[in-house]
Amino acid sequence: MTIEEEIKKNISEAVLALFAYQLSSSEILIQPTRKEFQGTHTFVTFSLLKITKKTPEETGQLIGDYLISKTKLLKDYNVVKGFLNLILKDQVWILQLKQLMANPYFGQLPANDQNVMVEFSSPNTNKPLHLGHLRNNFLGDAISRILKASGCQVKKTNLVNDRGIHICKSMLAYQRFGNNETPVSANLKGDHLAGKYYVLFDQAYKQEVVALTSQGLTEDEAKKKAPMLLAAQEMLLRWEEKDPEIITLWNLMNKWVYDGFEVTYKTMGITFDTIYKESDTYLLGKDIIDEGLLKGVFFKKSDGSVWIDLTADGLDQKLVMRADGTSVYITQDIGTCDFKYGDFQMDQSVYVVGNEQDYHFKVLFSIMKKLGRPYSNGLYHLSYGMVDLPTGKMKSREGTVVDADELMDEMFQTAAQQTLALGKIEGLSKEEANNLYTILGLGALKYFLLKVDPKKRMLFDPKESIEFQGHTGPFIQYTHARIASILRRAQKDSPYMVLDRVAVIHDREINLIAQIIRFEQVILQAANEFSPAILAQYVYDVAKDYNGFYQELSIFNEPDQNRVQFRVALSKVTALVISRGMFLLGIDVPDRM
RNA sequence: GGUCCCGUAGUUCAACGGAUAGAAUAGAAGUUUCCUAAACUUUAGAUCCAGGUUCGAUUCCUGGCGGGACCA
Repeated sequence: MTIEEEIKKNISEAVLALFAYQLSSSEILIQPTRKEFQGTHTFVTFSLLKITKKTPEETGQLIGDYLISKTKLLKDYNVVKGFLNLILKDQVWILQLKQLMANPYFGQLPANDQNVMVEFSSPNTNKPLHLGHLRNNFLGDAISRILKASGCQVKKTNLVNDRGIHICKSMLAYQRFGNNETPVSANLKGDHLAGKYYVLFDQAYKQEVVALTSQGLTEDEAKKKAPMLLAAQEMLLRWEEKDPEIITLWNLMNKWVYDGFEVTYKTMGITFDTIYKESDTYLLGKDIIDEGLLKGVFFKKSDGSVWIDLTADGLDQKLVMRADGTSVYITQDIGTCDFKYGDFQMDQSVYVVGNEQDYHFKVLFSIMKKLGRPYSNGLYHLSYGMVDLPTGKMKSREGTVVDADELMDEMFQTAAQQTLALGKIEGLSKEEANNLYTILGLGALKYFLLKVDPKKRMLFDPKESIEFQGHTGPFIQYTHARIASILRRAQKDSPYMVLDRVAVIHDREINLIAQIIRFEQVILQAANEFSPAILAQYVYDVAKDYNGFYQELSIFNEPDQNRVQFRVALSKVTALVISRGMFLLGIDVPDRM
């Protein structure tokens, strides 16, 4: 039982004894005490007043008195307005720390027999990854780790969008302007090479549109009739007919792109359990259209097109198959749902996709429910906001994107500069130093993107580089390095820890213990709300509390050896919470920096 | 036109319907013969507007204003 549960139990007992009313624990509101007041836990009495028929102050005092005289947890209490602030006995905290020291699995909750599939990244193979993809990848990776820690069985998947008109655009431009260039001859990563031709396509296309409009066509007509576009569309048809020339080119360019992506994923530190390709799944779903018609979930219009009517759910009528029998986007998504379920009988399926597709997923999930799929209640769209630049939205065709490879590279360089400026690489080999820059640069970047509530859009200003001070990844990493240094010294001095001979502890220590024992609760909350940001904020709070403790209380200058032991133990558990917490965000922590 | 999301210090972000709205940065002032100053301490500074529900609203509801996205 956690401290909080014990407190609730005691309060419920007090209310029963004092007011003859049975409170369930969910009715008891406990919140962390604000730091300007004494205590660690605060019971909010307002909701009880109808039962107690007393003022908030009296209610708080009665319960406080009861807890002191009849239960074992409390040392003291104070009441401010309707808030009952609880001050627990020092021994309670010491016992908590002992229990944490004895638990090697702290931060990994017991298995809960839930299978969860997390689909994220899902890049297009016509251009390299950019900052928006980084948010997607870091979110997907972090939520996978968090779900795993919460006890789920997790499968990470990546559905690569390797076919379609956009790839044909790159291919066509390469055919026209490529001169058999290769990543080797161009000295360019394959994904960047494909991206280069995507941009070239767009430039040529725009010139054609201008030329056509000057010949008297409207802009809309010109956009539809530009020869480049028509050629790309024709190429897509030839691809669908498996024309060998087109398939060969497609294989060649996709190979380049996959090789490029592999490098980027490796730099990011991200892996997948299964990679699906849209070229294998884009025809799925048509048979389910028939099933839906039979079940009366879909209906056919007079022109032969198939629709679903979702107006009763506050949505619209939605096309699920065209009159000519060809698929729309949602057709293949319906099919892919079943396809994935065949692979991994998931109870939950999380799609990490930007919020511009909110409506699409509402429709998709609603359809799967109406089709009666067993997994349909576990479908979840982890929707996240765009990463905006000060100038507005990023647009790859207009070259206003922040490239993922370049940005990560800049982060490593900044990390190196800062570290060197602080003179912190004494005694490190070149390899160790480079490794450190990678850890710090990635830590800063990942933390920057993960600390913000996923569903909110966020701003990135390329002119102001991502910070290494304050509420940042490196701040937390630094705290870990400090503790590691303490532990190295403690190891030399006295490797055995005895906690029992400490009777009184400091407020800083109590705050820190109260903070670190929340870890598993926070993991659960982050998992339930699909929000790595909750965990990111928490790990920061832990680091901040540790730094306060570290500043105010000396560890090795403390004359009482029992207290030294106690503080070393507290440091050790804090380091564990920080490193595991950061691990769940996909961020490494160094032992020195 | 219809639907959805968002509006908090100069700036970037927090806040299960609860206390005097927290951090971080940028600003001002301090801390190093002492375990790593990428740290710590002090200081000043904000809920878009108008109603409503509530003992209590940044949070929930209605209507504006502003920003973004989606659907043909």
